[in-house]
Amino acid sequence: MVMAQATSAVHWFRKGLRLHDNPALLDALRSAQHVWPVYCWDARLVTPQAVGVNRVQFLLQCLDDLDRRLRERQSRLTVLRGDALEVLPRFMRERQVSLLTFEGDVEPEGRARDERMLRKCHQMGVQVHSFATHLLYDPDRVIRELGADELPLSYGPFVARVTEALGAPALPLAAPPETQSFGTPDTDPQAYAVPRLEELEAYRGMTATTPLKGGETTALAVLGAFLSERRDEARQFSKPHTSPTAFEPASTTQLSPHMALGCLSARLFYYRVQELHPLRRPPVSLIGQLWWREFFTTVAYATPGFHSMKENRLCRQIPWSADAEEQYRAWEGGRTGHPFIDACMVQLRKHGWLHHLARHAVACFLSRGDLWVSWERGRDTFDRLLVDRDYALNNANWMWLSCSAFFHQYFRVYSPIKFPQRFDKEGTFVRHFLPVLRNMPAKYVYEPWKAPLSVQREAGCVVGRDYPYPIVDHEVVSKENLAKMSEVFSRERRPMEKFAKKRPRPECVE
DNA sequence: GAAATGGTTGGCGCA
DNA sequence: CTGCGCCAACCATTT
Repeated sequence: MVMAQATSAVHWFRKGLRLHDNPALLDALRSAQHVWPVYCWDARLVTPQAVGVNRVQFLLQCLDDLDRRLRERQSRLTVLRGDALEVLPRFMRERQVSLLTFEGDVEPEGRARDERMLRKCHQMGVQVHSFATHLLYDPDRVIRELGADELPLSYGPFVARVTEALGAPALPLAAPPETQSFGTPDTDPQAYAVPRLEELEAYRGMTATTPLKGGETTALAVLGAFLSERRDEARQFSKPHTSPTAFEPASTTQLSPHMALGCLSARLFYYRVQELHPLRRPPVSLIGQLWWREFFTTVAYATPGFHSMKENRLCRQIPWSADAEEQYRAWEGGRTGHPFIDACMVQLRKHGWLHHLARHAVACFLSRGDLWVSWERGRDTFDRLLVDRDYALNNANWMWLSCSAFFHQYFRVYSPIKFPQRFDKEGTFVRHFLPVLRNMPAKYVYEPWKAPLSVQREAGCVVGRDYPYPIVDHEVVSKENLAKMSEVFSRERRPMEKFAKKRPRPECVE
């Protein structure tokens, strides 16, 4: 069958904000003479309630960078304002576009939107080519090859079975060269420009405070620098041994926001890191981190209602406090009276980023460790404030830390005092993010309420006046909560039992 | 099917 | 500095 050559195509950017390793973009360029690179900006979805100002800035930087790189290729990014399902079909109709390409989304809302766009395109007679390039492997293919009922729910078997069934990930593709013709027809530069933060009505008066900078150019530079300047670290990388209290520089790559938005291709990361061999092995290695992303995203992809305790079949039902507004507010606002927890929450708000282990500590504290608040609330806070917000990773890790799924050793409780002391005896991290504790002696910096009043006065930080009293006594509540968890585990049905697997036994063949 | 094993990243007391 | 048992008996997977 001979396919009619599409003369005009739109490549629709959503995640996958990059030119390198972008098969959907290359497909548009191959199939059409005129290619519009398009991004849809829906002001109804980008509000301070849903997306913190730090992430908005990061996203806008990504779009600016894309636009810049496209202009180097005599093209540009066309930003359409409004609901993608309205504005994109209209745009395509007006310009007689006959092909739409994009990277298929992996999260539920994005998948539903893609599905609706696909139907609209069918009605309009527009071809759609979508590519599964957010992960190392196409999750549909992984699920098909392994079987939806056979998808391992633990990391090791997942990595082993995917590798065994699918082999090495596909090699990353190069970006279109600067000589590549996009043939993008002129569009009104004012109407379709990348928005500037200052012009967003909903964010009026807000200023981003994150040092993280978005965009493919930055992502590639950060990766390159980490792999060359911190080569030995990259080789030896073992996540549990990196420090949650390190900042400027952080003890990890901080590439997560770029991975979340696809400024950096997972496959490029995989093969660039692989070059460093010999390497430490998963799960703790750098590539091991990428496999966690692969694992959680694929499981989330295969699990309806993944983000909901009630609807997610993998999630344990735990009777979290019904009325915990005050506790939750104190946690979110960094006013728990536990300096490490509060400092982490300040860093989260300020930088839109926390070290993975710091996320563990605050997540454990909010949920099963101390405050007994549902992981869904903490998840919402992270969703809003994290620059690297990722549907699957955020939900999975909250379930992990709250012992709702994936992780079950509920007697392992993070201490808001002992845990940070392992990494930062002096309290440098806490002093930086909570300047009120700057002069507190190291002995009391994680538990200032224990300092004699004279010491508090000397340090210029009197607990109850300059810094809150602890809202809970960790020693007491963590024991009480452990007992509650013990009861849940013994009394409640195990999450999977509700859905006892009825896998037909293979019949004996005569 | 029962038992053993291992599980990215706790904390404590003890040797 | 390391390792072990305990906390209380977790889950997923393998044998």
